[in-house]
Amino acid sequence: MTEVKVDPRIIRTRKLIMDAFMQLVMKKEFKDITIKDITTGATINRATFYYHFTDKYDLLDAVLTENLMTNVLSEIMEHDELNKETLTQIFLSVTKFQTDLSNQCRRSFEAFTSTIEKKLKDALLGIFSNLLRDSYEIEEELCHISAVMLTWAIYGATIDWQQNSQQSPEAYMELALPILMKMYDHPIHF
Amino acid sequence: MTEVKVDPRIIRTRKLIMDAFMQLVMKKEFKDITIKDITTGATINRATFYYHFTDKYDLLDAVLTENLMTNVLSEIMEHDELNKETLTQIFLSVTKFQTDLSNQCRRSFEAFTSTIEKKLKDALLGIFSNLLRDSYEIEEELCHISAVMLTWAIYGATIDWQQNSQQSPEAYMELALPILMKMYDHPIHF
DNA sequence: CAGTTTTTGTCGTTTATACGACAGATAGTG
DNA sequence: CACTATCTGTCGTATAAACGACAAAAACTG
Repeated sequence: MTEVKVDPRIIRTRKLIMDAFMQLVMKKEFKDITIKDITTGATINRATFYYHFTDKYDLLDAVLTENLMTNVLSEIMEHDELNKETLTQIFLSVTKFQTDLSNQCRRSFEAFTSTIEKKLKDALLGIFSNLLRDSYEIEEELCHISAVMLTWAIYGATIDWQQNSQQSPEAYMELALPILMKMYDHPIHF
Repeated sequence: MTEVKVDPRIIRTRKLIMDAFMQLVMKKEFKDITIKDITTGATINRATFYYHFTDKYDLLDAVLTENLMTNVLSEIMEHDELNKETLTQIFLSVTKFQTDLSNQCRRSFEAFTSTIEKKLKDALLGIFSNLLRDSYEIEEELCHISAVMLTWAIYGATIDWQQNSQQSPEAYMELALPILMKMYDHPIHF
């Protein structure tokens, strides 16, 4: 597929930087992590950092897409029909990802949420759009609006569960599911 | 102490090469390991190998002194008196090192023995010379000869135990010890 | 608030590594 | 034995990484 030959030095150094960053993020607060901390942990020169990333936010973005979120993103994307099971599994994938990462990076997780939200919503919008377009006879515009609101609704549910709910994600989903399903079950136009 | 600043790239690349080599040596026979095998495992360019080592024998030498033999060599060196216990512990250190490494590198160990023998004898000669010179009133020449023969005798014993003995190293040593001790217990000259 | 220290980006120069190519040496094959 | 393929060691060139220095920004301190 996309087999561009990348200089092995770049692969190694990027990995050194990312690994060092992930180590730091598990103990320190994101805002207290300096570039020097990262490059020291990676045993590379500080100037080299800027050869790979513009700043630590850029690095965070790369670490999320290339490491921390790869599993949850591929789990979200692997469904091929929009139904009960798909919605439930997506909800479970996202909530599990969030609780796991927040446990792993107790001090830094808060700083990640905004970037994570953006990436997850992108993924959700993408999969919902595709599934609606493929499986239902809906005009493009309606399809888009449904996907947008499904995305925000299910993502909002994961946040609410995380912050306000005492019950299991499965139990929470039993309440949310009927509402979500009504959002895309449009009568077919003639 | 000897704190010369070494370019971190050199440290990292040397480690990559050595680690890859140690991985290979655990499964393959030394003579069947090519430079390409090593550099592929280390994810470095083949030409870079020659920047660090002249050939795979040079690499083997470095891996032995800097990794595989560091423990046994420091165990040998840490004694400060020539007596029963010292000789026994040295014998046990060496035999344990040999059996462990030979189990770890079943196919390659045979190719290592000559280099290992050289290094171990150097260490043994060094420690025996020092201990004899410090603790006994012996002329330098006698001291040297005693150290040489002690070295060969105890090293030969480890090889014999390894190849021909069914008993425990401790039991073997009970027989060898009295002979070894006679080798340096010279009457003091007046 | 002023004064100090730390951190951030950036730059120029030096060094290490990547890469492809090469001839000679070794090994494998019919 | 000849033939082919693989491996070795070396070279020149391009790129990445190291290093020290710098000014500006940010954070800290009294």
